[in-house]
Order: sequence, then C-alpha cells, then structure tokens
Amino acid sequence: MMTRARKGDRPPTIIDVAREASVGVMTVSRVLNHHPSVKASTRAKVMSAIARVGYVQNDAARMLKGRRSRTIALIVPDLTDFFASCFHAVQEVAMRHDYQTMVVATGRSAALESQQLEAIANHQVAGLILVPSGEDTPRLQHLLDRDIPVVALDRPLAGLNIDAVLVDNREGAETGVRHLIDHGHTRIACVGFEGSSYTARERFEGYKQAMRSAGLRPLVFNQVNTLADMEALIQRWAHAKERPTAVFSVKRLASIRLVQALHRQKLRVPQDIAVVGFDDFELAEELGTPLTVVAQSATEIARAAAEQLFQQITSAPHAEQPARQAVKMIFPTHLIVRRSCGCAGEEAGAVS
Amino acid sequence: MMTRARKGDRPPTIIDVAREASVGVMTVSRVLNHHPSVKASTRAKVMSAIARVGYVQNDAARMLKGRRSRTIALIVPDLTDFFASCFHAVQEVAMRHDYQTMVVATGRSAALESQQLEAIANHQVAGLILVPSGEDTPRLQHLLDRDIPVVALDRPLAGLNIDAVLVDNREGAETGVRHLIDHGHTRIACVGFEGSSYTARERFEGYKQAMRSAGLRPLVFNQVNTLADMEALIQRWAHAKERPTAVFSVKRLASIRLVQALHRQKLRVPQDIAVVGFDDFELAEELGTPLTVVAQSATEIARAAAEQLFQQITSAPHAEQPARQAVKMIFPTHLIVRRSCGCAGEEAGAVS
DNA sequence: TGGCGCAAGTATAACGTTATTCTTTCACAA
DNA sequence: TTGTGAAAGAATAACGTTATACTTGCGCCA
Repeated sequence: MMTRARKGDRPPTIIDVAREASVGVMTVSRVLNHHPSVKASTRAKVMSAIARVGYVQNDAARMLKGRRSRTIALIVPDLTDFFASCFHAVQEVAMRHDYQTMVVATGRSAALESQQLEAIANHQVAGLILVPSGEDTPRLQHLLDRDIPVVALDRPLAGLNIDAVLVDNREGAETGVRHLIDHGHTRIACVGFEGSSYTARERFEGYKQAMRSAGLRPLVFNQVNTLADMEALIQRWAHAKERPTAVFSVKRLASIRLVQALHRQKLRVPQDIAVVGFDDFELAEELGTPLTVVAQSATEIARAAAEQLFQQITSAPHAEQPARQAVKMIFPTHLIVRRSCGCAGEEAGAVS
Repeated sequence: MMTRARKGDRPPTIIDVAREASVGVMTVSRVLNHHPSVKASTRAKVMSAIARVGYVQNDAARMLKGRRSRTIALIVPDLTDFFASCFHAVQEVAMRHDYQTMVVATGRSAALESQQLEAIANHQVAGLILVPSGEDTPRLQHLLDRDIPVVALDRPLAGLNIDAVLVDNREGAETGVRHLIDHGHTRIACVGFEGSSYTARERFEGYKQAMRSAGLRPLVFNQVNTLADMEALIQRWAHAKERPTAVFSVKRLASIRLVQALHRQKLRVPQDIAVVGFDDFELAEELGTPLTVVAQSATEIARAAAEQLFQQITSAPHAEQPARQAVKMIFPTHLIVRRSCGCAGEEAGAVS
C-alpha cells in the first residue's frame, strides 16, 4: 500500500488512478463521489488502484469546483473549560468522519465573530458549529443561502431556522434553587447575572421561577464582577437585618469568586451561608467546602451537535426538499449534591 | 463599502477587480502578490477597487496553483488549561496576519499525531506549530521537504533542524526545590514523574540537581496517578520513621491530587507538610492553603512561537539560502510564593 | 434483428488564480 | 528622432477535479 511517487514527486492524481485501474477518469470521479451508476466490480477495481498508488483527493481542486472541503468549523467565545470539552467532543466526531476541525475563538466580540464567519464562508467548510455571541443574522443567512449546514450550540439563534443543541438552563437553575428552598432557606440571593449572556439570563429566569412558585421574593445582585465587588457585597449583607442564608450563582466564575470572597470574609459554608452554583468545575470538590452544583455535560451536547451537523452534511446532496424544519435538542442538567448546600450529600445525582 | 454581488451572486473574482480598476488581470495578481514592479499609484487604484467590489482571494484556486493557504495549523495533545492559553495566543497572532488557525488535539496518541500531520500536509497549510507527543521524524521531514515552516512548542524535536520555543523546566524546578531547601527542608519528596513526558522529565532532573547540589538524597515516588494512589502514598509516609517534610510536584494534575489527598488525610499544609508545585492554575490560591508554584506563561511562549512561525512564513519566498540554523528560544519560569511552602506569602487567606 | 437502456468510455469546458511569453505604451536620455 | 527600459496589458497554459454531452459496447426483450 501507499507506493507513492509516480511521476516526478507530485502526489498522484485522479489520472494516475485511472491509468492504474485501466478505466476512464470520470469513472474514478464517479466512484469517489458515490454515483449510483457504477458497477460493484468496477468500483472495487478503482478502489484497489487508489490504494495502490496512494491517492488522496485534492481538496483545493474540489473546492474550486464548488464542492466543500473536508473541514468543519467550530466558533466559540473562548476555549476555557466548558468549550475545550466541547471542542474535544466535536473533533472526535469529525475525525470519525475523516474531517478536520477548524476552531475560531471570538473572545466574545461580535465584530470578530462576523469577520470570522466571512472567512469561514470563503473557506468552503462543509459545516459550522456555532456558539453565538452576537447575532449576525445577515452574515449567517449568507452561509445558509450557500447551503452550508449550521448547528447552534449552547445558545439558540433567534429568528433563523437553524438546528440547535441546548442545555435546559432554566430547568436546571430551578432545580438548584428548589433544592435550597426544600432545605428551608427563604432568603436566597442570586449572583452572577450580567444580562449579557443568554445562558446566564435563562438561569436567572429559572431562579426567579423557583422563588416565585415558592412564594419567595427574588434577591438579585448583579454587577459583581471582581473579587472585590463580591467581598463588598458580602460585607453589606453582614450588616443587613435580613441577610441571605443561601446564594445561588448562575455561572462558574461567579461561583469561584463567591467562594473566594466568603472564605476571605471568614464566613463558613454552609453553616453561615449555603451555596449552590451552576456549572461544575475541576476542584469544585476541593474548595474548602465541596461545592454543590448544577452540572451540564459539555461532551454530551457537543457530540450531539456534531452528529447533527454530519447528518445534515451527509444528507445535503438530496437537495431541494422544501426547507426542512430545524431541530432543537435540549439536554437536561444534573444536580450534584456536595456539601455547600447544607445537606450531608456525598455524590447523589438527581436529574432535573 | 463591500458592494458585493456583481454578476449572479458569486463572490467577485480577480477579473471583476480588474474591470473595476480598469487594469489588467495580471496587474491585480501582481498587486496581491506584492510584486516589486507595480507603481504605487497603480497599486492604490487596485486596492481601492478591491475594497469597492468586496473581493477576497479564493484560497482554493491559489492552493491549486501550489501556493499555500492562509491557514496555520496548531497540533497539541489536548486543549486544557495550558494549551488553551497557547491557542488563544497563537490565534491572536494569526489573526493579526489575517490567517486562520486550524487546531488538532491528538489526545497524546502518536498514531493520531502522524495521521493528522499527513492531513495537514495535504492541506497546504502555511505553517505548523507543533507540541510534539511522539517523534514521527519521517512524516515531519515530509513537511520540511515541502518547505512548510514548522515551530516546536513546549517540547523540542530531537534530531531535526526545527525552531523551538521552550520553557526552562529544569531551572524552574530547581528554583522551586531550592526554595524549599532554603527554608530548612531536607527530606523533600518528588511526585508526578511518569517518565513519559519530556517536560516532566526535565523538571524531575531539575529536582534531582537541586537535591544533589545541596547534598540531599532524592526521594522519588512515581506511579501515583489516581487520588487513591496518592492517599496510599501519604499513609505510607505517616508510618515511616523519616517522613518527608515537603513535597515537590512536577505537574499540575499531580499538585491537585496531592492537595486533595493531603486534605483528606487531615494533614495540614504547610505545618505538617510543605508543598511546591510546577505549573500554576486557576484556584491555586483558593485551595485550603494557597499553593506556591513555579509558573510558566503559556501566552508568552505561544506568542513567541507564532511570531517565529510568521517570520519563517514571510521570509520564505527568498528561497535557497542554504539551510538556516534553527532557533531555540527558552523562556524562564517565575516562582509564585503563596502559603503552601511555609513562608509568609503575600496573599492573605485563611487555612482550611 | 432492431431497438432499448445501462455501464462506462472520451472529449471538452469550466472553476479562479498564477506563470510565462509576448506586446504595447510611455517617459526620458542620447 | 531614435533607442532604452520600466510599467502594465493581452493571451494562453497550467493546477486537479467535476459536469456535460457525447459515443460506444453490451445484454435483453420484442
């Protein structure tokens, strides 16, 4: 196998394969593109010739003819923790299909996202998995017009008929907060909501819903971005008449800052204040008091998104079925009860 | 600007630009490829036309003609923490040069690395930044033969004349261990060395060197991969006559496991045992006792690697200078003194 | 045996860019 | 005026693949 180097030292072309198999060039092309009108015996002859000369399709030439390259793109805000796991899952699926993965981190800049979308479109990628930061509908529409499959991950794309794979943020948050309520807490604060991010907003809604349906008043504290902010907030609570007995944090960074701040202010978790956070992280178990969290599986949703993308990619050739309805997949979260919520939980996994 | 859509709805080609600027096709091509024989006024005319019609070069066609695509590849073992930071730095540099970044995570599988190297080569990437897992010299040589610039990151490539950007692991480890020695420790254990990874090996050597030059006997414990292993090890120490008073951990995961294990065994840090780890991480400050670490800057080395790569890429056209000697850049580490080493680190924070 | 249809061959023209080889134009000095 | 050389146009041929429009062979049924 892989004899390589026929003439000169250029990689072998489809012509070399045709000669080797004693067939026409078009027959080889037909085999490569899975045309139905090729006899099995001929296909076998061609495949063996391909293996013998070590032929690989030239993506550049295919792209020039308007075909897609064997590359999918993944656009994420960054590659920390959650999205790094997403990437690994996506790449694993892509490799199984013999595709490359091109990653772009937009740094949460909508402008950069637009610009990169443009570059991606030019790149003739076979498909795109997008964690939307901004909402550049026209630019995305441009991709859709070109029939490039797109799947939204983690956040939906409003107004466009695009497949989406999401986490049930609202329900997850509700479960987390209800867990605190069930343990007798009535003054439960919510931190980390900035209004900017879809996921944070959803979780915030879940929090409010849980509070309201228990007849409790929501206590919302936003604009706590730095550790100093968080410490100041906690100090304010210390002098308040009715200070919160529990806190729900809507995102990982807020959870971390919260834990740090409580630690510095010498407040014990959960005795002085109970904590439940959204999103699990490495070391959540080792922080002074192991943290109870609402966990979501990056691997799970990313894999689902990738599978969905490849389903679109491989079914695309049919063409002209009249505008398929977009699929929405919503994955549940899991409450991981550790010690910060006050109950003696070791590792019980309750589902939403 | 970006008027788009000249004829049909295809993206504009070099021909459209030529027509718009009232010049010949070749003149446009010459402008795009920075040929010296173009008058400044003509260049300006062409550039303005390019902007007006919203032209972008078609990578596929350029690649077909043997030119490289505007994409660089980054091959890493995974995208957790350190390498995620590397990616961000690399991408930032790439974007400044108007290049895309293609990432491949090999999962530390040498076979996968080889396979992906092959795909990369076929992809006509403009350059490659590689964190080598295996040492697939023939496959790499294949890239080098094609004059594709390659820079090794974090680990060197033995036997090949390839630029490398590294961290001074040995010196860093030595500094960390010497810090413990300077504080009076004599029985300092070393954990986390598995023999497989270059960086761990180097740090291990640094540890040994520090111990030897202080006249101390190295205490090495490898094969402690899981938390259970680590706990067992610590229990063994508890019953030993001469138990270590300090531990040096050669890698992040080992540091974390170590801290967890000590915590579970109710050993106080640094009173019962002092700890210094190689590699900083988010939350190192919040773990029961803030951890003293030897820190390396992923951003710094990755940016340097990317800059070096683009220097190669942009200087390549000169051609045929007789085998440039490879550059090796070695970056220093920084000792971040917190509280786990026993001396009064700057950071305030209560012990668990 | 004539016609029908399927598998598969040939030939040719794209796709957008660059390289090559000629011309042409134009300014400027001899 | 004529020669010189630089700037730039025009024409054409690649690069490897695919699409189109044929043609050719072959077996099969009427």
